[in-house]
Amino acid sequence: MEHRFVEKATGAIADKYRLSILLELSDKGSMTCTDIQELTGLSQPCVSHHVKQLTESGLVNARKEGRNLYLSLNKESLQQLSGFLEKLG
Amino acid sequence: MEHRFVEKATGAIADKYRLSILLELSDKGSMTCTDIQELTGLSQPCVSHHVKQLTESGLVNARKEGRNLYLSLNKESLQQLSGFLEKLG
DNA sequence: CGTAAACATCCAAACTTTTAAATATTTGGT
DNA sequence: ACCAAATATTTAAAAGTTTGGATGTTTACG
Repeated sequence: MEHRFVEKATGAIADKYRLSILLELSDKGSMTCTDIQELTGLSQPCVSHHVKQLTESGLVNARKEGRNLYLSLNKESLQQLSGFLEKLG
Repeated sequence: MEHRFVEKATGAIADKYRLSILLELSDKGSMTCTDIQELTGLSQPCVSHHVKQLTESGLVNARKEGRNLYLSLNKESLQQLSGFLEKLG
């Protein structure tokens, strides 16, 4: 297990807005940046920034379709992180 | 599950020094702040600060014995966090 | 082509975290 | 009582994060 991945992924989760995005993605399956803007009430550039952190962490997948960016959970990496923590404790 | 706990706990893990402390605790079972100073090469106040974050996150238990502070993993909270992530993905 | 919608990038302000020097506290040994 | 060891606290600097305004890019639609 890459410790850098653990560091990045936990860092990506450790924010109330990003956590709420992850929860919503878990619930809904997929969302666009505009959906996230509505969900969080944050400005568009700020949403863009959080989305970047989430995708760069590897926890979230992004698929561009026309003008929209569809986000979804990367379930494998979430399972990887979960497994790491389970073994840790 | 408390989202504040998830936020705090992931934030506590998201640092290379704190992650290495957690790994070492997982391996060795228990350590003092002096051990951590040797492990990380950080200054004593800095270690004290990181230890505080880890204990306040709930991921690490601290037991004072004489002049020493013995740290150990809080396995239950690690399992809780792991379970949260597993359900998320 | 012109316009608007969706997202990205750049920038700077506000805020938070990380770090260590100095100092304080608590405890154990002599 | 004295001294040293282990940790905590205070303080301040450096570095990093978060935020939104302004602006840029890409794509859809009439």
